[in-house]
Amino acid sequence: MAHSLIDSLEARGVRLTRQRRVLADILDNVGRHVNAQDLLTIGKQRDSSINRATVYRTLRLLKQEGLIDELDLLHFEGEKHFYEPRPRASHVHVGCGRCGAVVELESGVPEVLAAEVRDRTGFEPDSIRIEVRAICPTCRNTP
Amino acid sequence: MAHSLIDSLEARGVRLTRQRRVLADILDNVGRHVNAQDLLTIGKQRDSSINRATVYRTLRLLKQEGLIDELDLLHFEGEKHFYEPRPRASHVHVGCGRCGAVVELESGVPEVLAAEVRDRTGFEPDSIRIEVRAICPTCRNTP
DNA sequence: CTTCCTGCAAACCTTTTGCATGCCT
DNA sequence: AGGCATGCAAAAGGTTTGCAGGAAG
Repeated sequence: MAHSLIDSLEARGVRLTRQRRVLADILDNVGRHVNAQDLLTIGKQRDSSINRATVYRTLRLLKQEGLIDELDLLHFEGEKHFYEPRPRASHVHVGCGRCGAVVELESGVPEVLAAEVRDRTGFEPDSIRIEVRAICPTCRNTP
Repeated sequence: MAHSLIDSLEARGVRLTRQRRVLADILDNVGRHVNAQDLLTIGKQRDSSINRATVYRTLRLLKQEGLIDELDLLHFEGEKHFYEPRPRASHVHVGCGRCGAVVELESGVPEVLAAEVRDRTGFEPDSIRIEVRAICPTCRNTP
């Protein structure tokens, strides 16, 4: 698969161990935001020797390489962090403050903002995180 | 002072104790993002009996009332959370990934985004947090 | 042989909670 | 008296680290 985390790691000359492959593959394919515990649980199903410390160390590596983004989803679920491969298209996380449902919205807003930051602060944007707390339609209609 | 946290608490009928006044006042006037430890340290200078638990309980109260926003500033400083009175004008936090400098940028982008979220997801936005990781001009010019 | 990855367990750090005390109404 | 607010200490919960063993180059 092109642009996969594994490919990106390879391109950077990072040593690809079996466990790193498993964890990167999960992040690429799970299709939702996972936290460290999720990653450990799913990973263990494929390689039961995977350890918590390795999960965190791999996440740190991927973060340092700029290949994944770390989110806290507005603390809807406490202090856990959630991870996703750094998206090609900018998007926005919208979470319901009542029921915790999280949806993603693709939007041109992040690009607009990046330009604005560049022009008005002189800072060169590297990654943009946008999180919206909201009330979903279902919760709004059920008091 | 109009629109102060203390006024807002009063308007909501929340019991205003001495310690809550001190903490709210600090949040209103410190002019930067403070974390719980900062708040405790500064608060103790004015009322040495203030305890960590009270700081957290007061922060929780203010959060629940929607009077302050909780930020993590992209984990530049670990797991600490930072707080600021909920701003009248929407703004964006821009942090330098190299030196950690954080600047705020007032922008119309949050309002635009709120409208987009409403229109395209049906979720009703309540608060929007935008954090940008960037490289500041100084760091860009000093390799 | 050297370097880096891993498991294990302990340590860390921030935040939360249970309980007894005390203040305010 | 009743209802919160508070101090204290312990717990909780997620994340990080020191160290020894092992795999890879």
